[in-house]
Amino acid sequence: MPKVGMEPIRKAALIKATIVEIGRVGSLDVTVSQIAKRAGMSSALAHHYFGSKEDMFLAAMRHILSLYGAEVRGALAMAQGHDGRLRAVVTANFSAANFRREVIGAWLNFWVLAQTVPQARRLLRVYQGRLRSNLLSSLRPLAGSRAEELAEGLGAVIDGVYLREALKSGAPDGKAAAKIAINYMNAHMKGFTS
Amino acid sequence: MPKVGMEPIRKAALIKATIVEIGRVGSLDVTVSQIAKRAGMSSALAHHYFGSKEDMFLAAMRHILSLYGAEVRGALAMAQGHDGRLRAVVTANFSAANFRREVIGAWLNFWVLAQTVPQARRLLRVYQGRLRSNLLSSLRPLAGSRAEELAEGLGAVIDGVYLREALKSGAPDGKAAAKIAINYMNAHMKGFTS
DNA sequence: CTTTTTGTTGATTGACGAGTCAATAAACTT
DNA sequence: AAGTTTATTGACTCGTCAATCAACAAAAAG
Repeated sequence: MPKVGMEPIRKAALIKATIVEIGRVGSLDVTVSQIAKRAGMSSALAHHYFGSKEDMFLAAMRHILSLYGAEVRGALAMAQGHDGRLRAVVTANFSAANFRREVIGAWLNFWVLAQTVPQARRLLRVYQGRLRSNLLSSLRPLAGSRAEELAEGLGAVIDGVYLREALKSGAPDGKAAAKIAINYMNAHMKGFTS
Repeated sequence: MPKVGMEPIRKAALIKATIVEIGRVGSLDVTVSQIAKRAGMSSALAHHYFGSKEDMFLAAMRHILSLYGAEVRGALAMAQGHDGRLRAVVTANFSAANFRREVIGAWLNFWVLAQTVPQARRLLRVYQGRLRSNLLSSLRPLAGSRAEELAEGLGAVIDGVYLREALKSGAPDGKAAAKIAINYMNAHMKGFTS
């Protein structure tokens, strides 16, 4: 009993299911059938809406990236001063929406996907670029010429904390994770104020 | 023309080939045939020496881990003072032997493997434990009660730098990579001396 | 010199999974 | 009402690949 206008609903369900399945299985070795089943449809329909499994993966990546972007923009909107903005960017990375088991698992696998699929690599570079420029715009007024290297270091800490969380079990603790990054920041910020 | 005593030679060739292939392809989706071919033998022989593909992966991980361990021990052996030992551990992580394209690619994929294969997870935990205790033994005399969080942060930077290198192209620059981690260290060490 | 052990591979099996297709049906269009 | 578009799936094709096996050869053991 086909209802018209299903496309966006189905696509959204598939994207969500893709992320959940990748997170659950812990690798990109998920079958289209698994994803489709979790999204409540046949694998044929999944292929109908997305041409290929790779397209599903890329759509899932874009979705996570856009969630991430929204979160950061939101945090930035209500932050005060360079120092506050910097802190906002860092904590947004570990907000409850982003720092979840499934999402962390998906991120890890997107890094692997980026090794093979050029489009995935580009998306990951977009993420890195955004993070970098967000950090830099607060760091430059705070640390001047050292801003570049600090942004690089802070970025590495953030990615590293994500990576390491993938090896842990149980519910991720965003607070604790953010603290590690904030710690890094503070150590470099001694003597500066906004 | 079977020569006796091939087992260790064949195994070593397979382990090396496994790492190279994982690095080259950029994922764990390498076939046993690919690996065997690169190691100069039939896939049947690969299965003969290692029971399964998973066993090959685990052997490759152990190999990388033991290279890594040797490198760190070597650097530690000729380091002076807590400060020097700390620096030695960090730079050993980015030594030419460890910080190579293939090895970096393999590492990334081992993180993924650890999501699925308990034994791989254990091995990665061994690595984390070693790194942690190496860092702590130098940090405790230098930073006292803050040692734990510093070790956590430094570990995250190191892993993060590896992860990020996987997205770059061209020959990895160990010097530049180490600098990021050393930078982190220095910022936290102000006011301390060995 | 025969038996066992070790090395080696081509061929095969068996499973699994991405992507296609034909068919069915409801909902819109004209 | 006839035709078109959208939704949906079961069945099927086709390829790939891990793992096994039978068979052969050389060395070592007895």
